[in-house]
Amino acid sequence: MPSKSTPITMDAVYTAPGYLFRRMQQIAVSIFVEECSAFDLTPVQYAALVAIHTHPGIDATRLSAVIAFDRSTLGNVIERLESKALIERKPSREDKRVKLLHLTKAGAIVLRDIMSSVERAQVRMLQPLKPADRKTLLALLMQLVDLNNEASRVPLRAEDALEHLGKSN
Amino acid sequence: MPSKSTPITMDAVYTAPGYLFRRMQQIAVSIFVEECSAFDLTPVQYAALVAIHTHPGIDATRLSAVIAFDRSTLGNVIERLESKALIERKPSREDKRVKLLHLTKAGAIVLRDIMSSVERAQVRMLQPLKPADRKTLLALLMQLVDLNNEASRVPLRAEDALEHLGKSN
DNA sequence: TGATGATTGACAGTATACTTACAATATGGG
DNA sequence: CCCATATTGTAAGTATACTGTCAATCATCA
Repeated sequence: MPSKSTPITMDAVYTAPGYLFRRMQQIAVSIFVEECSAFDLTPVQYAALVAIHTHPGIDATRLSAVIAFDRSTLGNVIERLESKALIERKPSREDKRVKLLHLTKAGAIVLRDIMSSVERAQVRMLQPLKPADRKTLLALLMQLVDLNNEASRVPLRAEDALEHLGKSN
Repeated sequence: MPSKSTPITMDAVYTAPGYLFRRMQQIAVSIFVEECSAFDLTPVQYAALVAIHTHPGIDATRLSAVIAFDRSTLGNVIERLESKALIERKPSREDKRVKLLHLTKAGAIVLRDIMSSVERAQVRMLQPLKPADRKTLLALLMQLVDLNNEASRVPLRAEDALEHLGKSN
């Protein structure tokens, strides 16, 4: 008769989805930083640049919803991007609390130039798998992230980005 | 004739594997912490406890290889586990540089009791997928993490854990 | 209008996750 | 045996990633 409780071994860790997601995140960041070393941008800083490019004049709170990134941490990210002169922060006339975010010329150039490196990094992450498996994994991941959106502390709110347009138009 | 470069949109972020791995890591940690809130343990602290349980008397450097965790960061993790009296750190007699790690009684009890909560968390992470898809995703993830092992800055070296046994035997 | 409650950015605190550097100690070759 | 080299734990520095809290400001409704 088998015992009721599983023995505690490293396999309990190695085969757990949580461990695998942590490992893949480590690996993904490592590959990204390596491929993009010439630009001195982290994955999050890159995502922020893309979002500000797509939604010029967005504020920090909405930006955090658009890239599913904590509002507090984002403050530091914005600071670093500003100190690198890739973005600008201007106070809003309509709402004295908010600071509007825009890419600088330098920011737009960096974003344009980094794209091919980012693409290379994304390809490398899945490279070891067979092409069909890459597609399967990506599809399942997109599905899972979407269905688990509310489970994270900072759910993605892509539509939030459009709100700042409605104000003045 | 279509333009050569892809336009920069948020979709370039949302469909990138790097972004999806980051999101899943956020979600996985969030679920883990929620399910295990009664134990006040983070995923990494849990993994460290399991490894020390499996390899009593392991040292910090080998532990970092076994859970694929940076040696420097691990110092802080060990400190926190020690201050919670879940592990002990004793100097080795054979090598004055090394500090050997052991679970305390309290650590062993916490580890035994947290297992069912951890299991529940792992199940919840994949819950939204159909059972067959869960299996597929897990299999592909294990494959990818294994094949990408060397791409991360701190590759997993599971076999390193056995070395400390060979010394005294 | 005027009080109430929500939003915004900022700050402090905790915990990963990495980098480089360093002193103490071990180890192996000449 | 001695010296170059490697290992170990630690520390400082940077960057996520979250938790709170707070003051300033805004928006709403009695």
